[in-house]
Amino acid sequence: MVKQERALRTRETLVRSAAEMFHQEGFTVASLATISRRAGVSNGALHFHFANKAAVADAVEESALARLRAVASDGPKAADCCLQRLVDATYRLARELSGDVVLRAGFELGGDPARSPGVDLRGYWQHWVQETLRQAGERGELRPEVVPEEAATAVVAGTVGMEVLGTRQPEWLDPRTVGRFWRLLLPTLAPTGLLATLSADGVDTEAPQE
Amino acid sequence: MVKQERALRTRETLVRSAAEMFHQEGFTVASLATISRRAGVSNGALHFHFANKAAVADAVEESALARLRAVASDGPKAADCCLQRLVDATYRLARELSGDVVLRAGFELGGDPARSPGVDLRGYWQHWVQETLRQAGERGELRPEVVPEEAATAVVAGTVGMEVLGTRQPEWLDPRTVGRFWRLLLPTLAPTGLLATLSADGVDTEAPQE
Amino acid sequence: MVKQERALRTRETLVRSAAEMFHQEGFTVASLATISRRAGVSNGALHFHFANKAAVADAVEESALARLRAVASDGPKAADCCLQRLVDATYRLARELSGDVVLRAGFELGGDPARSPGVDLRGYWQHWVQETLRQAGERGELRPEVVPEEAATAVVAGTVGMEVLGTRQPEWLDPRTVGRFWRLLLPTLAPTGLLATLSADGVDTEAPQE
Amino acid sequence: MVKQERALRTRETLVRSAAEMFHQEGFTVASLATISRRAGVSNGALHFHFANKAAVADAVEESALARLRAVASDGPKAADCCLQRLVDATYRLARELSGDVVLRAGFELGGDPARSPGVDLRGYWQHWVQETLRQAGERGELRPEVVPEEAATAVVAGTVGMEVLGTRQPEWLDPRTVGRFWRLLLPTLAPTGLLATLSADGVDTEAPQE
DNA sequence: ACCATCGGGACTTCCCGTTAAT
DNA sequence: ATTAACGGGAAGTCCCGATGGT
Repeated sequence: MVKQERALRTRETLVRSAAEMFHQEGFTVASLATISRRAGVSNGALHFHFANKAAVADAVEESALARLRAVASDGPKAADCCLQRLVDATYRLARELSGDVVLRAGFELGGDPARSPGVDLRGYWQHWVQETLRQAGERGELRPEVVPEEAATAVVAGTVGMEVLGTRQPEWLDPRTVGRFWRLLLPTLAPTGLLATLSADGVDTEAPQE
Repeated sequence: MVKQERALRTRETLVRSAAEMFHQEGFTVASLATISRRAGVSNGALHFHFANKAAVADAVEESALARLRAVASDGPKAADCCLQRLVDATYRLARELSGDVVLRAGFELGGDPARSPGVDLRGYWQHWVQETLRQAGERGELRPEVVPEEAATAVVAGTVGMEVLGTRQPEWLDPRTVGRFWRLLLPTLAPTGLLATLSADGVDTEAPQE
Repeated sequence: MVKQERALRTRETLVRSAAEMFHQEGFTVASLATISRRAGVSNGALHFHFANKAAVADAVEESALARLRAVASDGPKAADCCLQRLVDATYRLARELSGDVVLRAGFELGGDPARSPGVDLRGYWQHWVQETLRQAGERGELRPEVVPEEAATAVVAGTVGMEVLGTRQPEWLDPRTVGRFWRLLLPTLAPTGLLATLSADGVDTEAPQE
Repeated sequence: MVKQERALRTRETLVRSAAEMFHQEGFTVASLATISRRAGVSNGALHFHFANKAAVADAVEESALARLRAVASDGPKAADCCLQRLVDATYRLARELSGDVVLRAGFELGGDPARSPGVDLRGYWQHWVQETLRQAGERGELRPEVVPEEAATAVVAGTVGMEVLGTRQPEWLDPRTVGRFWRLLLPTLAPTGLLATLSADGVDTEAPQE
């Protein structure tokens, strides 16, 4: 009832606070005491919502996955072209990584060896890029000599690189950085006819919704 | 400075052992006790060579930087073409990242928020790529519409992405992965004339020497 | 004082483990790491209960003193004769020294130059023997030419000697050893009339209770 | 030649210095640095004479054994009666334990669990007392009901007790303490006829010679 | 015979995660 | 639901023994 409302908000506050600390200090160094204090709740309250530290990180990762799903999913104004949707998604990803600590922390937690495998945002992203490019290939949106899986390799490597470098240097998540990347890659991917209709700068689409 | 013999070997053993643990468990979780035990020496021996844990990590990073310099530096059989040298260096980087734990750990340490800035291998790599591409541009090895700095962005993002993903999935550092990347990128970078003389699969060059 | 249950058990386990190690290796050589490991707890747990190594040894000595008090105190079936009570107490002392590591270690710690004076079990024993013999003298249980203080000297020397030699050679704490001692000493101490009523082999009394 | 003279004196100085430190701080705590410094020689010199710390302690024990032999051996003015010789030897033992740090340290080293068995002064003393009392028995110097081995038990226990207690409280090695002991024991040991000829206060004999 | 280098290992401090009692 | 008790474990300081050049 009403109490659940309150509890849910507390939980979200804790997740955000945890994400901030995980991002700033890393999973191991971040302390539950600091997380709960910054969330304005007590240590005991934290353990009411989460069994242990790992569960806190799991919650951050799950929350981040939901946001990544929103980034990957096409909004109502989605482009018809798969390739364009891929480009647009990378712009959204970069934007969200800049603005949303939870998504940031979710990606970082996935790479921390102190964490058990679990959710794996990068794997999800890789899978989605592969799928999207495969579909693009089926629909003839790729040059005939381009193998979709191989293209995915380059796209995933580039985007993950930007994500990682953007952790400490925000300019790597600037839309212009994304633009440079696509302007170099798109000509080799898209057939000459389609290329003219594509925008390497992205088509501004809906911000992802919860 | 008398007993350089054993001491130097001990130090190197410790650096390697530390690199292995930092890679497996991360800087914070890896314990000095485990590092020294696996190196076959005592806690006292470790602290004789390194003042504290940070100094151990510094030594790993410095050692990794030396190897990265060897990777970036052109061997005796270096190609004349800057672009080709860049391609070849990425192959060497991938190969060394696969085989050399110290280099691996050095890169990872740079991204750990628990560490103070320090050496920054990724920064060194980024700088070297930028410089090499700038030089390529001066020598007319880039298409006129390509801005060297912007090309560097994509190359660095892609290579760093492969490095990060390769941490847990070795296939990302496979030469074929590097090949896919360059086959997509080179056509947009190199002028048509030069393109025919370039090998996206790398020209086998000297392994880096200490 | 909330969680007395587990904490108290942990503390006792540590004291016993420490007593064993102190007995086996001596105060200085015994390491806190080994003590805590054998007690099945961590270094942190040990230092929660004891501030430092000296405090651990203090606890062993205090625990040993409590047992020595039980040895010296007369049980419900105590003999009326002071001299007989003294004899009986030495038998109990020998028996407890054989079976109880904590008492053993407590005595040994008192003689270790690495320890600050502190509890001093031997001093306590000496005092009790003196007091008991003085009382025996007052009650006419000693031959007139025997000075209680001087008799105490011999008794204390003999019992301490057995205690020390028994540390490595258990036969010195065998009841028969104690018997030999008293059979030589009692005739010179007790008046002829009382002597017939005394048992140099000890009157089996209650085992000491905590 | 002459150098050996010098070396021998250095060695003896080291043994004495070591005995002092072993007595004051115990074998483990005493440091070779302090021992050599107090002996006025360098750390290297110490290691020239003794391979390691254990060898230093061995030397102390051996030196102590030689002195104990002198204590036990009968001088030129030795009494004819075995029992009297035993009494006299305990007085000499007490005197030497008071005055000679090396003998003191030798006894203490034997009881230190950190030392490997080795020389064992107490065992030597026990053996000598047993042998002397056995001989006394053979020569009819003991009451018929006294079993020599059993008497030895009491004598050894008493003397070892005085030795141990005398470590920190010198009064235990005072001749009067020894006197109290024998005045209680001798009447039970010696036949009435012999008793009159014995002196419980000892017959002043030669001080032991090196 | 000397020092400095090298290495061994113990102690203790510190901070954290967890859980029980209130 | 909060606090404090409990326990886990790593870092770092310290000091020592041993040894190889000089």
